[in-house]
Amino acid sequence: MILSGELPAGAQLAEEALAERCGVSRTPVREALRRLESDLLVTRTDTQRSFVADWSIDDVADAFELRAMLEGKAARRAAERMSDEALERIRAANRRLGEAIRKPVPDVAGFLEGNRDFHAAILDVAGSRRLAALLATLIEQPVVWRTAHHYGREALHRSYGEHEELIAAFARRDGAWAEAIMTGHILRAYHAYADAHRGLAEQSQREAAE
Amino acid sequence: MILSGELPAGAQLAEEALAERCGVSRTPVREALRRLESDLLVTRTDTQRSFVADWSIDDVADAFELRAMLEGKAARRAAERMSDEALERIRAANRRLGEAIRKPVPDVAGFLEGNRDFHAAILDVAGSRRLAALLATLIEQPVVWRTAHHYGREALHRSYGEHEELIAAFARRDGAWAEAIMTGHILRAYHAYADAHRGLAEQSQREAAE
DNA sequence: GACCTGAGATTTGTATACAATACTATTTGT
DNA sequence: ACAAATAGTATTGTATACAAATCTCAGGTC
Repeated sequence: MILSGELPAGAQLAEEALAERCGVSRTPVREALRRLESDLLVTRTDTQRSFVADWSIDDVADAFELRAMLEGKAARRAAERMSDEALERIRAANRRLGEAIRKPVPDVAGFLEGNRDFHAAILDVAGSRRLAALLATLIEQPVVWRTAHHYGREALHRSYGEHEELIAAFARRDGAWAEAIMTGHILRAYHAYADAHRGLAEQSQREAAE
Repeated sequence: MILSGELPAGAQLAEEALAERCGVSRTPVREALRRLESDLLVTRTDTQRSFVADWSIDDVADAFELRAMLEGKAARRAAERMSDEALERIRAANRRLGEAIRKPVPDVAGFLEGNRDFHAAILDVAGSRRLAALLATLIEQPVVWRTAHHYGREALHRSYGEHEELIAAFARRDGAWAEAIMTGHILRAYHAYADAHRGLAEQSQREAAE
């Protein structure tokens, strides 16, 4: 509900109300809230009231910056540990991604799926449960999720191309190269988001002026 | 209980049993287990059974490596954002730490407290809730916690000295320097642990041979 | 008019009961 | 002797009740 925008930033999340809305009791709702809180999608006051977290543009920059560092690290480790089988899995994920964006109407859902598989496979090869756990809290974010839908065709193809370059780094087992590409890949995604966000903000400002 | 070793690695954590042991009902125990799981102190099987996580030396290395990266990043950000007041707070924390270790019998608890305040103050200045959240899952670990008790006097003084060097980097607002010192500081702590661990392992091996 | 106070409403914390699922060990069939 | 089936036990998932805390807002005080 938060990801889809159904629950706006700042909305209070009372356990009873959510329970009724979801048709379950408070117990599972409580557990879900705790998990969302650890993902920073939900914040709690000092008196334990829950609210949908308000993500300022600075928070988003913060998240992307950390994600760039951690995914870069994962790419380096993955390159150093890469097996031929794993490399083939990663290639396959990017092939699927490539097919999705070459359709007459780009298949954004297919792109997102291939993208997720691609990054998950790398994280898998990196072989650090802890790194995976840290990244898990950074990837399922409203912002990341909604960004791809604003991507134009050339942005999708640029992502695909960066993935291909990553694969080249993996094929050569070059950790430093892989880290550099991955860091740039994530930071480019951030700026794509920031630009789109600025554009949307200006647009809504113009609408308000009319 | 896990930190003190009262619950050994691999022990099953049944909610009912823990509840009785702690004199509460299953509900708060469940929440605690979920949190410990997200900190990787507890693992769950695919069928939701909880066990005390087994930390291999590789897992420990993994945790320290990530911690070194994240604390290094925090130090860099802190140096770039340092105010005079915050710098004084950090200096004060290290003064307390220094007093604790200069006593006739080093006050390890005092050292740990000063150390925690020192790192917390830096994280505070770094000003990234997200970075703080990620690091929180890495610092409260059985391993980190038990290591300081094996420190000799010179190891404690080396920590103090590295903190002083960090303060010098902060005073000059030199992010790159602060990051380098901090990364080294954490990695040195890791090797202190690894050496002690190796020593303990050999010792218990000798004892078994007798 | 600003600020405290307290009763009622709201919300969260905990205990407990029962249902659903997973595990263990014995039995049964081959 | 070994594997599959099964009954009984153990464990977790969910619902619900009540206690504790927090919040809201009307009414009073300075």
